[in-house]
Amino acid sequence: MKLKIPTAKLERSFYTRNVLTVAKELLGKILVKEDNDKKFSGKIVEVEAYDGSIDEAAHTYIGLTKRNEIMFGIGGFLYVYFTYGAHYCCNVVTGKRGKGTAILIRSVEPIDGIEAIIENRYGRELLNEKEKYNLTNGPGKVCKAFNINKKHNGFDLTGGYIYILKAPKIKNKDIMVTKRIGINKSIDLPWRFYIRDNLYVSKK
DNA sequence: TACTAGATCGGCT
DNA sequence: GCCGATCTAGTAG
Repeated sequence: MKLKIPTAKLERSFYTRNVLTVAKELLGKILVKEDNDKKFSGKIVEVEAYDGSIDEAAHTYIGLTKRNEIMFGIGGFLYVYFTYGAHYCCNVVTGKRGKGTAILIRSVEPIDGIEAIIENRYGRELLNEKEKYNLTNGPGKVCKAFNINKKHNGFDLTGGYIYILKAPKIKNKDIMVTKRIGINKSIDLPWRFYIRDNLYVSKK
């Protein structure tokens, strides 16, 4: 049986709202990237919010720099940064110009382009069932899987070949709220959100 | 299963 | 120079 997949892109007004509101509503939405001959898509199942006005862990906390200028722009753009000398991480900018808020996409559940995702991640066939759940359960893995890198920084999600599709809101009771992962500042902010019982989140 | 270290590079002090 | 919104392979238990 084929799942029915919605086709409308989220518009600017979705992204320009408060970062915590958008973070929760991004759960369940479909991230899509269309390459020349391939199409990648996946359901967003885990995110984290970052807000430079009060959050020391946010890249915008220090004020405007060359690296974070996209995150200081209007919502609906992609902020991609490189970290640990090895990995890219993919963020959705939110709010009005100058806010400095964004949402880190931590995990997705693959839908389209799974063969290419496997190739991007492992460069070989899957060895076991466990590897299937390991394809996109982490911010670095999502970027590797979808082949998202530096050149996608600043991309407009409302216009081009990377976009996010509308989908029904996840019910509040199915949204888990925890502290964020992998940071050393503002560690107590409960700004990580994920879909309850989903097998593709990075950590329960 | 749980912890540790190494990779590796760009941004910022 | 230092450190990071990470991942993987390795070792120990």
